[in-house]
Amino acid sequence: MTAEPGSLHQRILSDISEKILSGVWAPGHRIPFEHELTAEYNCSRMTVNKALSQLAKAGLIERRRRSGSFVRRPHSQAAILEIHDIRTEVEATGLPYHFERVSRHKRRSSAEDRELLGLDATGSVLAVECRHFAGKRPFCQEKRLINLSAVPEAEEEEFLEISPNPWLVGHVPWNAAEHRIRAMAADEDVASALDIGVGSPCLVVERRTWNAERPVTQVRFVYAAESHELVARFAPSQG
Amino acid sequence: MTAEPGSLHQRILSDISEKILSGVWAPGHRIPFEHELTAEYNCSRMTVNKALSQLAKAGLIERRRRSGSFVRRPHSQAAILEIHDIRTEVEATGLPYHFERVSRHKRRSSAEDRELLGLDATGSVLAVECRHFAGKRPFCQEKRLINLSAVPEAEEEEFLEISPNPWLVGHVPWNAAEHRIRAMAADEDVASALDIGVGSPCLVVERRTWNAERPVTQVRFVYAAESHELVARFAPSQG
DNA sequence: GTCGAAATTATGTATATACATATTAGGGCG
DNA sequence: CGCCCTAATATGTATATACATAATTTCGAC
Repeated sequence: MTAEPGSLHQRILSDISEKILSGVWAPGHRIPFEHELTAEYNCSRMTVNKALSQLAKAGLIERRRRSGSFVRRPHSQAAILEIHDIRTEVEATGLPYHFERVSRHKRRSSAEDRELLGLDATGSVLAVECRHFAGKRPFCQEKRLINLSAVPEAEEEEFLEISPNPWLVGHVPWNAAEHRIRAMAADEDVASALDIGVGSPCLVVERRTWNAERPVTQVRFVYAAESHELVARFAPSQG
Repeated sequence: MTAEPGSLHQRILSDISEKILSGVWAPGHRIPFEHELTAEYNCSRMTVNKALSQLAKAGLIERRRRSGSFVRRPHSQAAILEIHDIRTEVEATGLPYHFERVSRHKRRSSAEDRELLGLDATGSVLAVECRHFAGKRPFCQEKRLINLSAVPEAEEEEFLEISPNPWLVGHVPWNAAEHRIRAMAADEDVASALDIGVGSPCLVVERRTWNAERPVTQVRFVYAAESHELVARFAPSQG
């Protein structure tokens, strides 16, 4: 990581991100010149430059020589790399990441659980719900089922210190996954989790993961429409 | 962007990325120390540091004080997204497919056109709008820009009998594409095209296509939320 | 007035330097 | 042998500085 937790450059970065994401500085707005920020934060131009360059790379601002730096329209560009690690995605914007484990229940699988996981026999599942934050703002709601017959160690994990995804990546190999991506209107549950209005458009990413034909986990991530965009690059496979 | 095209720091960055992504440096491998790279590239430590910090932020390497920088093992998944031809998608549902060409204009590229296409010089573009139907219901709105300096033949095509996508596939080779997927609320234009309410959630797929570094076409497909879902299989890879 | 050259300005990249901090290695001592 | 202190080392952050580059603006020649 380029910056340690309390570094000045990190502070500049998250201050500005915050202003942009909260709408204080709208798209098209010219943010202060480097030399003004240099004065405001009482630091060298290099430090300001590093922070602004990073914001430009993250797609939040656009820099024009001789003219200054401007807030970009939200959808015009975002992360270049396809990264499904939420922490990394959040930190790319310069805002601090944290998550909250909302709930965790062990239960015998219901019919709905089995359908979601793709299980055919009954068994124990662990249902975990989390919220992921970018700064103080909710970034993503996560609702997950873990198949305890495939991952019995999960029963010992509270998911308070580490969120389910990194824990699973470290504990269970997997060899296949399927994603379903769609848009939906926020229902009350999602709206309150993400702090948006009921009916607001959301991007939903559902993932099912298998290890040697055995379902491991099923998870649904819901993002507010403005906050997220998926990017995929590829070359033609045939042709 | 922190780096201009041919900058040294950019070169270091891509050299190292290349070695990691190609597997020359496997996960766990210690990459040369900053002072070694300083010697190799004949530059200052700051320049090397900037490149390595960026790689760390992108998740390709992990840096440990006193020990050095190490290639990380894959921790995220890159998409292998298969986005099919719309006709095929519609016909898979059993409904008859047809499309309607709504408009077609040739014009000199505006600043917005150039941004969408990723063009840096002015030139002529063709803007085409279509609607695709599943049975009698609108399935998808398509708004497309074609770079006429890359595909001059498109000027002769009206796109009344054949829709732009299959025409382009048959006329222009392409070697790279980028997709952006997000959710949005229907504005008036989309709402009337898809026959849904303003504010309804929609799934947006934007695609840009290149042929030998030259932008060929940019297209935005908008689907009503209920009508469409993307399915992707993901294989583990270096993120 | 219009065109084009020159000055101005903000960003882009790179250098040398300094000190801070985390982690490991090694040495002295009980 | 284990423990603590110290030294060594690689990275982390910040500064001042320099020159390059792109985009405007200014201004003089015509």
